Amino acid sequence: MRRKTLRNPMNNPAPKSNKPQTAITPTRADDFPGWYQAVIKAADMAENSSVRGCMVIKPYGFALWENIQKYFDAIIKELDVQNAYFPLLIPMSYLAKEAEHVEGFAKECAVVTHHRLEQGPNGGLIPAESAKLEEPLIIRPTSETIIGESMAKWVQSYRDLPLKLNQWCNVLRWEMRTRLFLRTAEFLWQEGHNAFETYDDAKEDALKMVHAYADFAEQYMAIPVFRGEKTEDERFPGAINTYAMEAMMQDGKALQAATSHNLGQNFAHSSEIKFQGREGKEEFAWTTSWGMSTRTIGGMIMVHGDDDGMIMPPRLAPVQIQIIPVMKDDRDQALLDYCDALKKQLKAKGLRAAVDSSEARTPDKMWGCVKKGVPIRVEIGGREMAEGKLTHVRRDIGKDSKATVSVDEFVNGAEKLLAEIHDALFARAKKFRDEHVFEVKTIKEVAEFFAAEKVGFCKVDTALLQEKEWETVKKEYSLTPRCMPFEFNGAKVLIAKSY
RNA sequence: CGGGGUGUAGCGCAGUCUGGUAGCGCGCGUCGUUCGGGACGACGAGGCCGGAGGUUCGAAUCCUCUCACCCCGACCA
Repeated sequence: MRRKTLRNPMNNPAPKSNKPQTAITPTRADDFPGWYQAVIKAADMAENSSVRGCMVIKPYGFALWENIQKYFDAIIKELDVQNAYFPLLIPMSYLAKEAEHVEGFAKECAVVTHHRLEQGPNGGLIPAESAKLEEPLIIRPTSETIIGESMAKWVQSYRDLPLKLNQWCNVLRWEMRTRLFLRTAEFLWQEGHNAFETYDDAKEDALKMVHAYADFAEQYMAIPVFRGEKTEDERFPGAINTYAMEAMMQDGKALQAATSHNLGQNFAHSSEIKFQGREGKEEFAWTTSWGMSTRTIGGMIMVHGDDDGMIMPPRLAPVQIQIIPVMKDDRDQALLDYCDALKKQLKAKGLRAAVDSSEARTPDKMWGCVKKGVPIRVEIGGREMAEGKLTHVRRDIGKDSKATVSVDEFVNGAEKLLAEIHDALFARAKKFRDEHVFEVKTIKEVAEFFAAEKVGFCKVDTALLQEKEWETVKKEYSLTPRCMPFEFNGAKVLIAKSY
Protein backbone atom coordinates (compact mmCIF):
# COMPACT_ATOMS: atom_id res chain seq x y z
CA MET A 1 0.00 0.00 0.00
CA ARG A 2 2.66 2.38 1.05
CA ARG A 3 4.76 1.60 -1.98
CA LYS A 4 1.81 2.17 -4.25
CA THR A 5 1.03 5.52 -2.72
CA LEU A 6 4.54 6.78 -3.01
CA ARG A 7 5.69 5.37 -6.28
CA ASN A 8 2.47 5.73 -8.03
CA PRO A 9 0.78 9.05 -7.48
CA MET A 10 -0.66 8.99 -10.98
CA ASN A 11 -2.55 5.81 -10.45
CA ASN A 12 -0.52 3.93 -13.03
CA PRO A 13 1.04 0.51 -12.59
CA ALA A 14 4.06 0.91 -10.35
CA PRO A 15 7.37 0.06 -11.99
CA LYS A 16 9.40 -2.49 -10.10
CA SER A 17 12.22 -0.74 -8.39
CA ASN A 18 15.07 -1.45 -6.03
CA LYS A 19 15.48 2.17 -5.12
CA PRO A 20 15.29 2.91 -1.44
CA GLN A 21 12.01 4.33 -0.41
CA THR A 22 11.83 8.09 -0.05
CA ALA A 23 9.29 10.45 1.47
CA ILE A 24 9.46 12.73 -1.55
CA THR A 25 8.61 11.79 -5.11
CA PRO A 26 10.05 12.52 -7.52
CA THR A 27 13.55 12.29 -6.10
CA ARG A 28 16.24 14.86 -6.81
CA ALA A 29 17.80 12.57 -9.38
CA ASP A 30 14.47 11.91 -11.09
CA ASP A 31 13.34 15.48 -11.52
CA PHE A 32 14.94 18.26 -9.53
CA PRO A 33 12.32 20.97 -10.13
CA GLY A 34 9.54 18.49 -9.34
CA TRP A 35 11.35 17.48 -6.19
CA TYR A 36 11.68 21.12 -5.16
CA GLN A 37 7.93 21.71 -5.45
CA ALA A 38 7.18 18.50 -3.60
CA VAL A 39 9.45 19.43 -0.70
CA ILE A 40 7.73 22.78 -0.23
CA LYS A 41 4.39 21.05 -0.20
CA ALA A 42 5.47 18.23 2.10
CA ALA A 43 7.08 20.67 4.53
CA ASP A 44 3.98 22.86 4.40
CA MET A 45 5.97 26.03 3.72
CA ALA A 46 4.08 27.72 0.89
CA GLU A 47 1.66 27.26 -1.96
CA ASN A 48 0.57 29.02 -5.08
CA SER A 49 -2.23 31.49 -4.60
CA SER A 50 -5.07 32.15 -6.98
CA VAL A 51 -3.32 35.40 -7.82
CA ARG A 52 -1.11 34.77 -10.79
CA GLY A 53 2.55 34.71 -9.89
CA CYS A 54 1.99 35.31 -6.19
CA MET A 55 2.49 32.80 -3.42
CA VAL A 56 0.95 32.19 -0.06
CA ILE A 57 3.67 31.71 2.55
CA LYS A 58 2.25 29.31 5.10
CA PRO A 59 2.99 29.60 8.82
CA TYR A 60 5.90 27.16 8.81
CA GLY A 61 7.57 28.89 5.88
CA PHE A 62 6.89 32.30 7.29
CA ALA A 63 8.38 31.32 10.63
CA LEU A 64 11.61 30.66 8.75
CA TRP A 65 11.47 34.12 7.18
CA GLU A 66 10.76 35.64 10.58
CA ASN A 67 13.92 34.05 11.91
CA ILE A 68 15.91 35.41 8.98
CA GLN A 69 14.49 38.84 9.74
CA LYS A 70 15.18 38.56 13.43
CA TYR A 71 18.84 37.62 13.12
CA PHE A 72 19.75 39.71 10.11
CA ASP A 73 18.00 42.73 11.53
CA ALA A 74 20.15 42.46 14.64
CA ILE A 75 23.25 42.32 12.45
CA ILE A 76 22.45 45.47 10.50
CA LYS A 77 21.48 47.35 13.66
CA GLU A 78 25.01 46.65 14.88
CA LEU A 79 26.14 48.43 11.70
CA ASP A 80 24.13 51.50 12.73
CA VAL A 81 21.40 50.96 10.18
CA GLN A 82 17.98 52.32 11.15
CA ASN A 83 14.69 50.81 10.05
CA ALA A 84 12.02 52.97 8.46
CA TYR A 85 9.13 52.53 6.06
CA PHE A 86 8.47 54.11 2.67
CA PRO A 87 5.41 54.01 0.37
CA LEU A 88 4.38 51.00 -1.65
CA LEU A 89 3.29 53.32 -4.44
CA ILE A 90 5.79 55.40 -6.34
CA PRO A 91 4.94 58.15 -8.83
CA MET A 92 5.78 56.90 -12.28
CA SER A 93 8.02 59.85 -13.05
CA TYR A 94 10.35 58.94 -10.17
CA LEU A 95 11.41 55.78 -11.90
CA ALA A 96 12.34 57.78 -14.96
CA LYS A 97 14.85 59.88 -13.05
CA GLU A 98 17.72 57.48 -13.50
CA ALA A 99 18.15 56.41 -17.09
CA GLU A 100 19.49 52.90 -16.64
CA HIS A 101 17.19 52.28 -13.73
CA VAL A 102 14.09 52.87 -15.91
CA GLU A 103 15.38 50.58 -18.56
CA GLY A 104 15.92 47.83 -16.01
CA PHE A 105 12.56 47.94 -14.31
CA ALA A 106 10.04 49.59 -16.64
CA LYS A 107 9.12 46.35 -18.38
CA GLU A 108 8.05 44.59 -15.21
CA CYS A 109 6.13 47.29 -13.39
CA ALA A 110 2.54 47.07 -12.22
CA VAL A 111 0.86 50.41 -12.70
CA VAL A 112 -1.96 51.96 -10.69
CA THR A 113 -4.04 54.23 -12.90
CA HIS A 114 -7.35 54.78 -11.07
CA HIS A 115 -8.50 55.41 -7.54
CA ARG A 116 -12.12 54.30 -7.70
CA LEU A 117 -14.26 51.52 -9.14
CA GLU A 118 -17.76 51.74 -10.49
CA GLN A 119 -20.45 49.47 -11.89
CA GLY A 120 -19.59 48.39 -15.42
CA PRO A 121 -22.07 48.08 -18.32
CA ASN A 122 -22.15 44.27 -18.07
CA GLY A 123 -22.34 44.15 -14.30
CA GLY A 124 -19.14 43.75 -12.35
CA LEU A 125 -16.72 46.52 -11.57
CA ILE A 126 -14.59 48.70 -13.80
CA PRO A 127 -12.15 51.51 -12.98
CA ALA A 128 -14.08 54.78 -13.00
CA GLU A 129 -13.08 56.98 -15.91
CA SER A 130 -13.62 60.04 -13.72
CA ALA A 131 -11.18 58.65 -11.20
CA LYS A 132 -8.20 58.38 -13.50
CA LEU A 133 -4.95 59.48 -11.87
CA GLU A 134 -3.17 62.39 -13.46
CA GLU A 135 0.10 60.66 -12.90
CA PRO A 136 -0.01 56.88 -12.65
CA LEU A 137 1.67 55.24 -9.67
CA ILE A 138 3.80 52.17 -9.89
CA ILE A 139 3.99 49.49 -7.27
CA ARG A 140 7.59 49.53 -6.04
CA PRO A 141 9.89 47.05 -7.79
CA THR A 142 12.59 48.54 -5.50
CA SER A 143 12.73 51.83 -3.65
CA GLU A 144 15.88 53.72 -4.64
CA THR A 145 13.93 56.62 -6.07
CA ILE A 146 11.39 57.16 -3.32
CA ILE A 147 13.93 56.73 -0.56
CA GLY A 148 16.27 59.02 -2.47
CA GLU A 149 13.62 61.72 -2.32
CA SER A 150 13.49 61.49 1.47
CA MET A 151 17.24 61.36 1.78
CA ALA A 152 17.48 64.55 -0.24
CA LYS A 153 15.34 66.27 2.39
CA TRP A 154 17.09 64.78 5.35
CA VAL A 155 20.65 65.39 4.26
CA GLN A 156 21.80 68.99 4.53
CA SER A 157 25.31 68.80 5.88
CA TYR A 158 28.19 66.35 5.93
CA ARG A 159 27.25 66.05 9.60
CA ASP A 160 24.06 64.24 8.51
CA LEU A 161 26.15 61.51 6.90
CA PRO A 162 26.38 58.64 6.83
CA LEU A 163 22.65 58.04 6.68
CA LYS A 164 21.79 54.36 6.79
CA LEU A 165 18.19 53.28 6.25
CA ASN A 166 16.56 49.91 5.79
CA GLN A 167 13.05 48.65 5.25
CA TRP A 168 11.56 45.18 5.45
CA CYS A 169 8.82 45.12 2.86
CA ASN A 170 7.26 43.57 -0.19
CA VAL A 171 8.08 44.49 -3.77
CA LEU A 172 6.47 43.58 -7.06
CA ARG A 173 8.08 42.69 -10.35
CA TRP A 174 5.80 41.37 -13.06
CA GLU A 175 7.55 38.11 -13.83
CA MET A 176 6.69 35.91 -16.78
CA ARG A 177 7.42 32.58 -15.17
CA THR A 178 7.33 32.09 -11.45
CA ARG A 179 8.45 29.45 -8.97
CA LEU A 180 7.71 29.36 -5.27
CA PHE A 181 10.26 31.42 -3.32
CA LEU A 182 12.73 31.57 -6.22
CA ARG A 183 10.80 33.87 -8.47
CA THR A 184 7.41 35.27 -7.64
CA ALA A 185 5.83 38.51 -8.77
CA GLU A 186 5.50 39.76 -5.22
CA PHE A 187 8.24 38.90 -2.80
CA LEU A 188 9.46 39.94 0.62
CA TRP A 189 12.87 41.37 1.29
CA GLN A 190 14.83 43.96 3.10
CA GLU A 191 16.29 46.84 1.15
CA GLY A 192 18.97 48.96 2.70
CA HIS A 193 19.86 52.39 1.36
CA ASN A 194 22.92 54.18 2.67
CA ALA A 195 24.35 57.58 1.84
CA PHE A 196 27.95 58.71 2.40
CA GLU A 197 30.21 61.66 2.10
CA THR A 198 32.82 60.06 -0.14
CA TYR A 199 33.21 57.52 -2.88
CA ASP A 200 35.50 55.43 -0.71
CA ASP A 201 32.96 55.30 2.10
CA ALA A 202 30.27 54.07 -0.29
CA LYS A 203 32.48 51.51 -1.94
CA GLU A 204 33.62 50.19 1.41
CA ASP A 205 30.01 50.00 2.56
CA ALA A 206 28.86 48.05 -0.49
CA LEU A 207 31.67 45.58 0.12
CA LYS A 208 30.91 45.41 3.82
CA MET A 209 27.28 44.57 3.10
CA VAL A 210 28.02 41.77 0.67
CA HIS A 211 30.27 40.26 3.32
CA ALA A 212 27.51 40.70 5.90
CA TYR A 213 25.19 38.71 3.64
CA ALA A 214 27.77 36.08 2.91
CA ASP A 215 28.62 35.67 6.59
CA PHE A 216 24.92 35.37 7.32
CA ALA A 217 24.49 32.74 4.62
CA GLU A 218 27.35 30.71 6.00
CA GLN A 219 26.74 31.14 9.71
CA TYR A 220 22.94 30.99 9.77
CA MET A 221 21.79 29.31 6.57
CA ALA A 222 24.76 26.92 6.48
CA ILE A 223 25.18 27.76 2.79
CA PRO A 224 28.71 28.26 1.47
CA VAL A 225 28.84 31.14 -0.99
CA PHE A 226 31.17 32.77 -3.46
CA ARG A 227 31.65 36.45 -2.75
CA GLY A 228 32.41 38.56 -5.73
CA GLU A 229 31.58 41.29 -8.16
CA LYS A 230 29.10 41.07 -11.01
CA THR A 231 30.31 41.60 -14.54
CA GLU A 232 29.16 44.76 -16.26
CA ASP A 233 26.18 43.24 -18.05
CA GLU A 234 24.89 41.63 -14.84
CA ARG A 235 25.05 44.83 -12.85
CA PHE A 236 22.05 46.42 -11.13
CA PRO A 237 20.53 49.08 -13.40
CA GLY A 238 22.10 52.34 -12.31
CA ALA A 239 24.95 50.92 -10.24
CA ILE A 240 28.70 51.39 -10.66
CA ASN A 241 29.52 48.09 -8.98
CA THR A 242 27.27 45.22 -8.00
CA TYR A 243 28.52 42.69 -5.50
CA ALA A 244 26.81 39.39 -4.85
CA MET A 245 26.98 36.13 -3.04
CA GLU A 246 26.46 33.12 -5.26
CA ALA A 247 25.51 29.71 -3.97
CA MET A 248 25.46 26.38 -5.77
CA MET A 249 22.32 24.28 -5.62
CA GLN A 250 22.41 20.49 -5.66
CA ASP A 251 21.66 20.45 -9.38
CA GLY A 252 24.73 22.59 -10.02
CA LYS A 253 22.79 25.73 -10.84
CA ALA A 254 23.67 29.04 -9.26
CA LEU A 255 21.44 31.09 -7.00
CA GLN A 256 22.08 34.69 -6.17
CA ALA A 257 20.12 35.54 -3.07
CA ALA A 258 21.55 38.83 -1.95
CA THR A 259 23.35 41.72 -3.60
CA SER A 260 24.82 45.05 -2.68
CA HIS A 261 25.40 47.94 -5.03
CA ASN A 262 27.75 50.84 -5.10
CA LEU A 263 25.54 53.43 -6.79
CA GLY A 264 28.19 56.13 -6.98
CA GLN A 265 26.48 59.50 -7.36
CA ASN A 266 23.99 58.31 -9.97
CA PHE A 267 20.99 58.28 -7.66
CA ALA A 268 22.24 61.25 -5.66
CA HIS A 269 22.17 63.24 -8.89
CA SER A 270 18.75 62.07 -9.97
CA SER A 271 17.26 62.53 -6.47
CA GLU A 272 19.35 65.57 -5.66
CA ILE A 273 20.86 64.22 -2.48
CA LYS A 274 23.15 67.16 -1.82
CA PHE A 275 24.94 68.41 1.24
CA GLN A 276 27.24 71.17 2.30
CA GLY A 277 30.70 69.67 2.64
CA ARG A 278 33.53 70.33 5.05
CA GLU A 279 34.84 73.13 2.82
CA GLY A 280 31.41 74.75 2.59
CA LYS A 281 30.85 73.60 -1.00
CA GLU A 282 27.70 71.81 -2.18
CA GLU A 283 28.39 68.16 -2.91
CA PHE A 284 26.43 65.12 -4.02
CA ALA A 285 26.23 62.14 -1.71
CA TRP A 286 27.56 58.69 -2.59
CA THR A 287 24.96 55.98 -2.08
CA THR A 288 24.66 52.23 -1.81
CA SER A 289 21.75 49.83 -1.77
CA TRP A 290 21.61 46.22 -0.64
CA GLY A 291 18.92 43.57 -0.45
CA MET A 292 18.13 40.01 0.54
CA SER A 293 14.85 38.32 -0.25
CA THR A 294 12.63 35.34 0.49
CA ARG A 295 14.52 33.71 -2.33
CA THR A 296 17.08 32.61 0.22
CA ILE A 297 14.47 30.15 1.46
CA GLY A 298 14.49 28.46 -1.94
CA GLY A 299 18.25 28.30 -1.61
CA MET A 300 18.09 26.54 1.74
CA ILE A 301 15.72 23.98 0.29
CA MET A 302 17.89 23.28 -2.74
CA VAL A 303 21.17 23.23 -0.84
CA HIS A 304 20.17 21.16 2.19
CA GLY A 305 17.02 19.23 1.28
CA ASP A 306 17.13 15.51 0.51
CA ASP A 307 14.79 12.86 -0.86
CA ASP A 308 12.95 12.76 2.46
CA GLY A 309 12.18 16.48 2.37
CA MET A 310 13.41 19.67 3.92
CA ILE A 311 16.46 19.94 6.15
CA MET A 312 16.37 23.17 8.14
CA PRO A 313 19.64 24.82 9.08
CA PRO A 314 19.52 24.71 12.89
CA ARG A 315 20.02 28.40 13.62
CA LEU A 316 17.04 29.42 11.49
CA ALA A 317 14.81 26.37 11.96
CA PRO A 318 11.33 27.39 13.15
CA VAL A 319 11.45 24.37 15.44
CA GLN A 320 14.91 23.15 16.43
CA ILE A 321 13.84 20.25 18.59
CA GLN A 322 10.57 18.42 18.15
CA ILE A 323 9.54 16.20 21.03
CA ILE A 324 7.34 13.25 20.18
CA PRO A 325 5.61 11.36 22.97
CA VAL A 326 5.31 7.71 22.01
CA MET A 327 2.04 6.71 23.58
CA LYS A 328 0.82 3.16 24.03
CA ASP A 329 -2.67 3.96 25.11
CA ASP A 330 -5.01 6.68 24.02
CA ARG A 331 -3.41 9.41 26.00
CA ASP A 332 -0.76 9.28 28.65
CA GLN A 333 -0.95 12.51 30.62
CA ALA A 334 2.13 11.68 32.69
CA LEU A 335 4.17 11.27 29.53
CA LEU A 336 2.83 14.50 28.06
CA ASP A 337 3.75 16.33 31.25
CA TYR A 338 7.21 14.83 31.09
CA CYS A 339 7.61 16.06 27.50
CA ASP A 340 6.32 19.45 28.45
CA ALA A 341 8.83 19.74 31.27
CA LEU A 342 11.60 18.91 28.82
CA LYS A 343 10.32 21.56 26.43
CA LYS A 344 10.44 24.12 29.22
CA GLN A 345 14.01 23.23 30.07
CA LEU A 346 15.06 23.59 26.43
CA LYS A 347 13.25 26.89 26.07
CA ALA A 348 15.01 28.14 29.18
CA LYS A 349 18.25 27.52 27.27
CA GLY A 350 16.96 29.73 24.47
CA LEU A 351 16.17 26.83 22.13
CA ARG A 352 13.07 26.50 20.00
CA ALA A 353 11.41 23.29 21.12
CA ALA A 354 7.91 21.94 20.59
CA VAL A 355 5.91 18.93 21.74
CA ASP A 356 3.68 17.16 19.27
CA SER A 357 0.76 16.24 21.48
CA SER A 358 -1.62 15.85 18.57
CA GLU A 359 -3.59 12.69 18.04
CA ALA A 360 -1.70 11.75 14.91
CA ARG A 361 -0.13 8.31 14.81
CA THR A 362 3.41 8.17 16.10
CA PRO A 363 5.03 7.17 12.78
CA ASP A 364 3.18 9.98 11.03
CA LYS A 365 4.49 12.44 13.58
CA MET A 366 8.00 11.21 12.93
CA TRP A 367 7.70 11.50 9.17
CA GLY A 368 6.13 14.90 9.56
CA CYS A 369 9.25 15.93 11.44
CA VAL A 370 11.47 14.46 8.76
CA LYS A 371 9.66 16.18 5.90
CA LYS A 372 9.68 19.50 7.71
CA GLY A 373 13.37 19.17 8.32
CA VAL A 374 13.37 19.69 12.09
CA PRO A 375 17.07 19.35 13.03
CA ILE A 376 16.57 17.17 16.12
CA ARG A 377 13.73 14.81 16.84
CA VAL A 378 13.25 13.53 20.36
CA GLU A 379 11.20 10.42 21.04
CA ILE A 380 10.05 9.62 24.54
CA GLY A 381 8.06 6.56 25.52
CA GLY A 382 7.13 4.93 28.80
CA ARG A 383 10.51 3.21 29.13
CA GLU A 384 12.51 6.41 28.73
CA MET A 385 10.27 8.30 31.10
CA ALA A 386 10.72 5.64 33.77
CA GLU A 387 14.49 5.90 33.43
CA GLY A 388 14.71 9.71 33.09
CA LYS A 389 15.93 9.31 29.54
CA LEU A 390 15.02 10.18 25.97
CA THR A 391 15.94 9.11 22.45
CA HIS A 392 17.07 11.65 19.89
CA VAL A 393 17.75 11.54 16.15
CA ARG A 394 19.48 14.00 13.84
CA ARG A 395 17.58 14.93 10.67
CA ASP A 396 20.74 15.33 8.61
CA ILE A 397 21.94 11.80 9.40
CA GLY A 398 18.70 9.93 10.00
CA LYS A 399 17.96 6.91 12.13
CA ASP A 400 21.59 5.82 12.23
CA SER A 401 22.12 8.72 14.62
CA LYS A 402 19.54 7.47 17.07
CA ALA A 403 20.86 7.67 20.62
CA THR A 404 19.32 7.25 24.05
CA VAL A 405 20.67 9.50 26.78
CA SER A 406 19.56 11.01 30.07
CA VAL A 407 17.41 14.12 29.93
CA ASP A 408 20.08 16.18 31.68
CA GLU A 409 22.76 15.12 29.27
CA PHE A 410 20.56 16.01 26.32
CA VAL A 411 19.47 19.38 27.67
CA ASN A 412 23.05 20.38 28.45
CA GLY A 413 24.36 19.21 25.10
CA ALA A 414 21.50 20.31 22.84
CA GLU A 415 22.97 23.62 21.82
CA LYS A 416 26.27 21.98 20.96
CA LEU A 417 24.47 19.28 19.01
CA LEU A 418 22.65 21.90 16.96
CA ALA A 419 25.97 23.59 16.25
CA GLU A 420 27.39 20.26 15.11
CA ILE A 421 24.45 19.79 12.76
CA HIS A 422 25.01 23.26 11.38
CA ASP A 423 28.68 22.50 10.78
CA ALA A 424 27.86 19.18 9.16
CA LEU A 425 25.34 20.76 6.79
CA PHE A 426 27.80 23.46 5.87
CA ALA A 427 30.62 20.98 5.33
CA ARG A 428 28.43 18.74 3.19
CA ALA A 429 27.30 21.67 1.04
CA LYS A 430 30.82 23.01 0.72
CA LYS A 431 32.20 19.64 -0.29
CA PHE A 432 29.55 19.32 -2.98
CA ARG A 433 30.23 22.81 -4.23
CA ASP A 434 34.00 22.48 -4.28
CA GLU A 435 33.73 19.22 -6.19
CA HIS A 436 31.58 20.93 -8.81
CA VAL A 437 33.68 23.94 -9.68
CA PHE A 438 35.85 23.28 -12.71
CA GLU A 439 38.74 25.35 -13.94
CA VAL A 440 38.41 25.64 -17.69
CA LYS A 441 40.73 27.31 -20.22
CA THR A 442 38.58 28.17 -23.23
CA ILE A 443 35.01 29.00 -24.18
CA LYS A 444 35.02 25.85 -26.27
CA GLU A 445 35.62 23.82 -23.13
CA VAL A 446 32.79 25.65 -21.40
CA ALA A 447 30.50 24.61 -24.25
CA GLU A 448 31.73 21.03 -24.03
CA PHE A 449 31.15 20.98 -20.29
CA PHE A 450 27.51 22.00 -20.56
CA ALA A 451 26.94 20.01 -23.75
CA ALA A 452 27.90 16.93 -21.76
CA GLU A 453 25.20 17.92 -19.27
CA LYS A 454 27.74 18.15 -16.51
CA VAL A 455 26.67 19.81 -13.31
CA GLY A 456 28.39 22.79 -11.72
CA PHE A 457 30.25 26.05 -12.32
CA CYS A 458 33.04 26.73 -14.79
CA LYS A 459 35.79 29.05 -13.66
CA VAL A 460 37.45 30.88 -16.55
CA ASP A 461 39.63 33.91 -17.27
CA THR A 462 37.39 36.97 -17.34
CA ALA A 463 39.02 38.05 -20.60
CA LEU A 464 37.34 35.12 -22.36
CA LEU A 465 33.98 36.89 -22.04
CA GLN A 466 35.20 39.31 -24.73
CA GLU A 467 35.40 36.53 -27.31
CA LYS A 468 32.65 36.42 -29.91
CA GLU A 469 32.10 32.74 -29.32
CA TRP A 470 30.95 33.43 -25.77
CA GLU A 471 27.70 35.09 -26.90
CA THR A 472 26.75 31.97 -28.86
CA VAL A 473 27.67 29.54 -26.12
CA LYS A 474 25.98 31.68 -23.50
CA LYS A 475 22.75 31.62 -25.45
CA GLU A 476 22.90 27.99 -26.44
CA TYR A 477 23.25 26.69 -22.89
CA SER A 478 21.50 29.63 -21.17
CA LEU A 479 24.57 30.50 -19.12
CA THR A 480 25.45 33.63 -17.25
CA PRO A 481 28.63 34.94 -15.68
CA ARG A 482 27.73 34.65 -11.99
CA CYS A 483 30.45 36.63 -10.34
CA MET A 484 34.14 37.42 -10.31
CA PRO A 485 35.28 36.12 -6.92
CA PHE A 486 37.15 38.75 -4.92
CA GLU A 487 40.23 36.60 -4.43
CA PHE A 488 41.11 36.81 -8.15
CA ASN A 489 40.66 40.57 -8.38
CA GLY A 490 38.47 40.38 -11.44
CA ALA A 491 40.75 38.04 -13.36
CA LYS A 492 38.49 34.99 -13.02
CA VAL A 493 34.77 34.60 -13.47
CA LEU A 494 32.35 31.82 -12.58
CA ILE A 495 29.98 30.72 -15.32
CA ALA A 496 26.86 28.68 -14.67
CA LYS A 497 23.23 28.08 -15.34
CA SER A 498 21.20 29.90 -12.78
CA TYR A 499 17.84 30.38 -11.11
C1' C B 1 3.95 37.73 -27.28
C1' G B 2 5.39 32.86 -30.23
C1' G B 3 5.17 27.03 -29.79
C1' G B 4 2.82 22.90 -27.08
C1' G B 5 -0.75 21.17 -23.42
C1' U B 6 -4.64 20.87 -19.53
C1' G B 7 -9.46 22.26 -17.15
C1' U B 8 -14.16 16.20 -14.00
C1' A B 9 -14.54 15.59 -5.48
C1' G B 10 -9.61 18.82 -1.12
C1' C B 11 -5.22 16.57 -4.22
C1' G B 12 -3.76 13.30 -8.43
C1' C B 13 -6.36 11.21 -12.46
C1' A B 14 -9.83 7.79 -15.68
C1' G B 15 -14.17 8.37 -18.55
C1' U B 16 -14.63 12.12 -24.24
C1' C B 17 -12.73 8.87 -30.17
C1' U B 18 -18.02 5.31 -30.42
C1' G B 19 -23.72 10.75 -26.43
C1' G B 20 -27.69 7.26 -22.12
C1' U B 21 -27.57 10.98 -16.29
C1' A B 22 -20.31 10.28 -12.47
C1' G B 23 -15.86 6.71 -11.38
C1' C B 24 -10.73 5.30 -9.22
C1' G B 25 -6.50 6.27 -5.82
C1' C B 26 -4.95 9.36 -1.96
C1' G B 27 -6.87 12.56 1.64
C1' C B 28 -11.17 13.50 4.96
C1' G B 29 -15.17 11.60 8.93
C1' U B 30 -17.11 7.56 12.36
C1' C B 31 -16.18 2.79 14.62
C1' G B 32 -12.99 -1.34 15.63
C1' U B 33 -8.22 -3.78 15.70
C1' U B 34 -3.23 -1.78 15.72
C1' C B 35 0.84 1.45 17.71
C1' G B 36 9.26 2.66 19.36
C1' G B 37 10.46 4.50 11.35
C1' G B 38 5.04 5.67 6.64
C1' A B 39 -0.98 0.03 9.80
C1' C B 40 -5.52 -2.50 8.38
C1' G B 41 -10.83 -3.42 8.01
C1' A B 42 -15.97 -1.80 7.76
C1' C B 43 -19.12 2.09 6.92
C1' G B 44 -19.62 7.19 5.30
C1' A B 45 -19.41 12.52 3.61
C1' G B 46 -17.93 14.99 -0.66
C1' G B 47 -18.90 16.90 -7.88
C1' C B 48 -23.62 23.18 -11.95
C1' C B 49 -17.50 17.65 -15.41
C1' G B 50 -13.86 25.86 -16.28
C1' G B 51 -17.90 29.30 -18.50
C1' A B 52 -21.60 30.73 -22.41
C1' G B 53 -24.30 29.39 -26.58
C1' G B 54 -25.83 25.45 -30.01
C1' U B 55 -27.12 20.17 -32.01
C1' U B 56 -30.17 16.17 -29.62
C1' C B 57 -35.60 12.84 -26.63
C1' G B 58 -30.94 12.96 -23.92
C1' A B 59 -24.22 16.18 -23.62
C1' A B 60 -18.46 15.53 -19.19
C1' U B 61 -18.70 13.31 -24.22
C1' C B 62 -20.41 16.35 -30.63
C1' C B 63 -20.15 21.82 -32.76
C1' U B 64 -19.06 27.27 -31.97
C1' C B 65 -17.25 31.02 -28.92
C1' U B 66 -14.90 32.35 -24.54
C1' C B 67 -12.09 32.24 -19.81
C1' A B 68 -8.33 30.28 -16.81
C1' C B 69 -4.05 27.71 -15.74
C1' C B 70 0.51 24.76 -16.82
C1' C B 71 5.04 23.59 -19.69
C1' C B 72 9.00 25.32 -23.38
C1' G B 73 11.45 30.27 -25.30
C1' A B 74 13.07 36.23 -24.54
C1' C B 75 13.65 39.29 -18.78
C1' C B 76 14.86 38.89 -13.65
C1' A B 77 16.38 38.87 -6.36
